Amino acid sequence: MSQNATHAVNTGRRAGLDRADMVAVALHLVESEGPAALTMRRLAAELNVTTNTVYWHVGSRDELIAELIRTRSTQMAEREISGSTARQRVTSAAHNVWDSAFANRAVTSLAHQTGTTALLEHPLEVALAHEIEAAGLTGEDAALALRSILSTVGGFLVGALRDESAIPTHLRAPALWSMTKAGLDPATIAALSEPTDHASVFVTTLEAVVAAHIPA
Amino acid sequence: MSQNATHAVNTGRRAGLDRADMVAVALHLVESEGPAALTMRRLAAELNVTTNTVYWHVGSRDELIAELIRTRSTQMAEREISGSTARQRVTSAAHNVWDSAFANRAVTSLAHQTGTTALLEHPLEVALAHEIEAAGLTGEDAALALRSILSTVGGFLVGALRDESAIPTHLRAPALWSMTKAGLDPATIAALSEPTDHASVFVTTLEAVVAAHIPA
DNA sequence: ACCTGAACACCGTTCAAGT
DNA sequence: ACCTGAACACCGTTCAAGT
Repeated sequence: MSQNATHAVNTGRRAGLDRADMVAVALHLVESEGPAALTMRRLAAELNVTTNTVYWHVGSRDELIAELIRTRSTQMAEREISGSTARQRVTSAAHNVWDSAFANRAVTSLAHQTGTTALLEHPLEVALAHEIEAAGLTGEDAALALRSILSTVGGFLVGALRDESAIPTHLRAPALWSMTKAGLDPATIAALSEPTDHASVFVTTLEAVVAAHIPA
Repeated sequence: MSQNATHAVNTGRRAGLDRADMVAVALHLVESEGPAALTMRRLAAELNVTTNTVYWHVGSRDELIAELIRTRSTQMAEREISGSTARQRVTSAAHNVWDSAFANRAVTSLAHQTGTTALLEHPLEVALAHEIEAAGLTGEDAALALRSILSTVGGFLVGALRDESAIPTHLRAPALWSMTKAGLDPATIAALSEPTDHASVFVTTLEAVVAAHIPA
């Protein structure tokens, strides 16, 4: 956006933009207008260049997204882990994955869509792996615990980050349950007809999964 | 596909197709060539009609997909639940969700992409809810148990159904871990550098989650 | 009621050409 | 080395028109 003195001023046809500028603007686009706003044409327009200029610098849409995810990944890396017991610290590290996904909703959704979730969360997964080892697990045991916890986090993130407003009311879970006449207790139907508080169900579930893997 | 005697033969411009025919061909398209193959133009070509004919019958792509998911949903409904204890039967019902998702990979992926997962799995979720009630839970407790278990299943499905072949090798989890130099035990790195056996991690995790909710 | 032809407003990507 | 103009092969969707 800012065209300062350190940049070569627009001489002739040179735009004075590099790969990093494109990634930065792409990131801004995703965060301000959602993953769907990131098209090559839209990005080019935002940069005041032709689509092909974007291609020349970043190669393809997939490469652009990978670079964008890598950038955000390193920015997300630093989070503190609290707690004194092993279980508390593992739980805290797992919560960091959850929290940073929420703090970066749009980018996380983009990563889910493009299969780059592992890339985005890797630094936080490494931190979680460290706590799992500190709890006394290594090798296959540590891998099992890590994968079990990460899939649990991922499952709740899918539900919690989904844009429900994009789905017609009658196709959402509460509507489906309120129409269900299958001999279930009315109190159960009533509870399931309310929107889910993903965060609180997550906390309960994470506790059970951590306890199953990390010795007390 | 088969144009039999019960159908009105192609008189003039009438194609003799109805909404159900379109959904059936769309389903076949998704299962044989994947969710991405389901475009309105491709479907029209498959039916030997114009795109607009498809629109006239189904309304829009979203409506077509909702109808397709509903169709498969009722077909997926019938699965047996085994086990004698409450925990075994709840686990069995949860496994049915997992198994039928695998038996319908392409449709399940399409549902994930379009936010219609709840619609697709609803009959199997009802069956799971029944087992949870049979275990003695109702109301909020039953809802919590159901959501906790379903999110767990969902988390593993996202990982297990993802088409890894569409992701460059160097962006997949094993490659990321094999490049990680972060003071972790070499045995842990080695274990994480291998592809995940989602099914076995799932079984372990499900056991922990079920045990946390369903009394023994 | 059911279907077509033509168009609108988009996509990602590539090619030949300019400076 | 860096950038443009034009094009290819797609999308979902809509409109006016035909029978």
